[in-house]
Amino acid sequence: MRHVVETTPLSEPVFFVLASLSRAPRHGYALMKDIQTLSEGRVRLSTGTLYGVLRRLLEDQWIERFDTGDTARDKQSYRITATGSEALRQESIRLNQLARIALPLIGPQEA
Amino acid sequence: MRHVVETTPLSEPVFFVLASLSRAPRHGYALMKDIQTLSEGRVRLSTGTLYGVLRRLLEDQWIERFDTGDTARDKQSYRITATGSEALRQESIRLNQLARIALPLIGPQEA
DNA sequence: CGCAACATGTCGGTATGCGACATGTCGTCG
DNA sequence: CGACGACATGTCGCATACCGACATGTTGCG
Repeated sequence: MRHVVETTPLSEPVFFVLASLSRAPRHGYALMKDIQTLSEGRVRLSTGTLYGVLRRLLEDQWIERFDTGDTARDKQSYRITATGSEALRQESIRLNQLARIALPLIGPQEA
Repeated sequence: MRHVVETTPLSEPVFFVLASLSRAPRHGYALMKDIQTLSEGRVRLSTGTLYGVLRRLLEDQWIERFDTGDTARDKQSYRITATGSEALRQESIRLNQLARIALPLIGPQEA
């Protein structure tokens, strides 16, 4: 019997952290910046939110720390794990379901 | 200058309640059933969640009670308001943004 | 008669978002 | 040199929300 992955919706902060790390590994501050860009300015995480999310994602091993051999700043970074990628993939499916459900409700206008 | 609508993400329960009422007015129990159908079995709201959501939506006037002249059962129902519709429309836009962001991250497979 | 589905609600534990606060470094401009 | 803004990481506490468990009553059917 198939083990269906626990699919509680991801919060917006969690989604964006995973999405950003899925593009490239980054440290916390860089995440804040990239998420602003990625969301076209809509989402700005406070540090309270960000570091709380990072702690939980580390605990669940959806992301991991790693050491870029880089100079000084930017040495410690976070990277998404296979588990995290899978969660993001599941979320993407859910998001598409919701978008599909929502579309007909908003009338014809809106691209 | 434009007053940009406060656009905190809707939770999944809130989204589905609005989406369901957007198709037709319903009472609480009918909502639970319709949301199961609408979500293709994925979402099952507990009564604790449902009635909490309904109370808040009423307070914010995103939905309202009204009396169908109907017989006995099913008289009291909830109906979405213009404010609620607008919120749902905003959410739909957000959802499409997220879906668009998530899609390229999950690889080519997946319809 | 009894049971399942219908129908509505409360309560409490737990988690989370997030603003405010705290701390320190680096680079640059006057 | 001094100061300031961006870089960088974190904690604390409040408010809110989800949701399982519990409580209650009704309707219809076998």
